[in-house]
Amino acid sequence: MPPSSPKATMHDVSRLAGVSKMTVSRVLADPDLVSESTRNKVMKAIEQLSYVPDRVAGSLSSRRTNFITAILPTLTNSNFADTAQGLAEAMRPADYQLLIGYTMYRLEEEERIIRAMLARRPDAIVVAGTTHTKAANEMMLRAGIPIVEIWDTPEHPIDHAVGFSNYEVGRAAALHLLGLGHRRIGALGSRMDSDAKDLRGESRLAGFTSVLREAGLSDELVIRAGEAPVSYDHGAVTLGILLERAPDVEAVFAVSDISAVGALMECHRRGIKVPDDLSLMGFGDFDIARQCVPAITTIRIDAERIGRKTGELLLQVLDRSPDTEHLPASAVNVGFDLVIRQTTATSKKRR
Amino acid sequence: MPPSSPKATMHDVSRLAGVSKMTVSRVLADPDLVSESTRNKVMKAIEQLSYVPDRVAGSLSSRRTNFITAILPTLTNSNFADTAQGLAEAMRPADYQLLIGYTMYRLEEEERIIRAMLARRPDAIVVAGTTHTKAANEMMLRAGIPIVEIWDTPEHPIDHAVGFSNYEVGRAAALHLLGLGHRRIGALGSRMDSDAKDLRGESRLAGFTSVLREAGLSDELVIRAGEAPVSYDHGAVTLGILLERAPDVEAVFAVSDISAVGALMECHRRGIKVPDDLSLMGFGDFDIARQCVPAITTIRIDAERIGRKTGELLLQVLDRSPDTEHLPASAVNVGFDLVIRQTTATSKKRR
DNA sequence: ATCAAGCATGTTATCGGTATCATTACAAGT
DNA sequence: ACTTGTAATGATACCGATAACATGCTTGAT
Repeated sequence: MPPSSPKATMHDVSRLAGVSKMTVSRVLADPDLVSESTRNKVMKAIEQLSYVPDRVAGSLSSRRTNFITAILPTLTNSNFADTAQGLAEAMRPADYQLLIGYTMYRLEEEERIIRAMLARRPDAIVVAGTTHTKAANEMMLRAGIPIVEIWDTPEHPIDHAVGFSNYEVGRAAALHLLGLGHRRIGALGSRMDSDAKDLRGESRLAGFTSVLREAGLSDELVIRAGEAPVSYDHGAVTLGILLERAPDVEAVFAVSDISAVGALMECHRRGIKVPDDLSLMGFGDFDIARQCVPAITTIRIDAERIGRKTGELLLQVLDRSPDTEHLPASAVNVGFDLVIRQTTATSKKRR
Repeated sequence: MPPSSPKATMHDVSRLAGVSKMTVSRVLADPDLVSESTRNKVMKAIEQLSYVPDRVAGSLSSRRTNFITAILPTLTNSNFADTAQGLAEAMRPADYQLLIGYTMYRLEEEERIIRAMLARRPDAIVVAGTTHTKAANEMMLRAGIPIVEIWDTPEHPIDHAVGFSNYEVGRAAALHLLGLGHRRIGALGSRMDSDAKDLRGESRLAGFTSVLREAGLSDELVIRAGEAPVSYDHGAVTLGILLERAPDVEAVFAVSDISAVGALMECHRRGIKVPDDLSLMGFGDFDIARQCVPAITTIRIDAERIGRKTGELLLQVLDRSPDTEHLPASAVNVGFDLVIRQTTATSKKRR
């Protein structure tokens, strides 16, 4: 560890510059309030002492930390990483710093993180998902700061929301496969009885199932196995389960492109031709879905945009001076797109 | 925004429990110091008031924030995300919170981030890379906190280091391709004359080139084009440039699997057979490299382990009581592995 | 009975800033 | 000349915790 010289404080700067602490503070916070000559003196003193302001003290005094807490399922999912980067990008001009936490798809972990984060007194909380533990909900409500739930459209939003309907995504997927003439249709998701569950993935499955039912089809081929987060392996394994249950399955929707890719590889291994023998689609529009051979049909959501929109929303909400009215809770739906590529095709039976 | 009830302070808790602030503080920080009966009283008061301690105030008072700054090129690279997650995982038991910043491969941005982060008074800094601006170097030196440079092996470490030699990675790649009998050997990297440059990628190219030279080969097929971070497109485009320059190229090393995948797809499109017509290898062992058809030969580094090792190192360094000697600066080399898959094969000319 | 040691708790003094109000000086309006 | 306004700066009082030291009370060894 390098040697530590005692750090200069604002007081040191003010003495060297021959002004009061308050003037130094003004030079840093709002230079226009200070005359040019004083400002120059202060700047020189700051330079000389290599003064770095202490935002910890500043935050305590001003009751604003400029921290934004972002709670995501995991960082190692490019979609969530995109959202985080989009959010950080949008907030940076206003000098906000992200406090990122990840839950590993566990609600208890989310609660733990929220509790820990609140002690840091963030100016706002962004949280992926709309389902939280009771305690988590209460803590966020009580925090008295803007809350933004992202990556889904909550029925009962805590405050603001930016996302899309996972349920509708599932419906769109099912409608696409039905529209191709398939009747034996399955889906691949993760288990819901474990600690780590993908609630948004489950919403997609629910929407998917609803369409199947409406079409008079059964939902027995909707497979739920393995823990979130899903993996290539998950796709391969669950496809195996599905094929055992229904060797004649014609079309499959995986709750994530990652699973879809794994399923596709499993098809390669088993000599199942995609899309001739089996239509396959995923969700997320991950890079790999586009690069696969054949390229995978998927549903695209603009993850980075969710982050950016959230950031823009927060800037509006946070910029308000304390006396103006609170901005009403808002819900932004960023939508999604069905991207038809090469892994889904018209049912042979129909041709 | 939900209504804000004025938050309870430690003082409120102490009054309700009929003890002093200090006792409340002790219950939270070191419960064993307090008798069971008092502890219970305090806990009940905390519960009743939904008290959430203010770590901003605590940090100011104790001069410890329990923040660790982590500076990475980007979050949207699964390798760096893995490192961040490994680091966070290792530090969590000790209740450290990561402050993540990303530089987009720009040194000036790194400097800006370091300056901003130091104002948050982190207890340590973790930074990817060993090359920094002069000002950044000085700031880190002066900060008086542990610094860990990761993802490379610095010649002149600021303090600690955890990584591997990118130069040696490049050499290993070149030796592998040479060992297969190839003589017309190229490489794909990014430009070094732009703001955003991948210095570690450049080290790999340098190591790669050094082997070519030693073998009496020229380095004219080492292509540098496009800005960091590289993309699938980058691989496709730079391979095009390379093929134009040398249609007879036999083997290619891409500084990233991402580029390698892009190059592989370009080969598909051009009808170039891999590895029969061209041997191709990448770096990073990204999931996609394994899942590709054919699976890509690559060099694996355990990114998550770099994060974990860094975390463990920091825990050691930070746990020392102030009076013990500083732990000497250390350098951990986590090494790398050559993973031979299906995109590299013996030169036909040699067969 | 005496006293040192130790446990449980309290008191006081910061930590390094910012909010708020006060003050000074000077220019402009009447 | 007298108020009034405004620009520039200063003085004071916190913000909500913890460090460090002080105190009172047991307890057990001698």
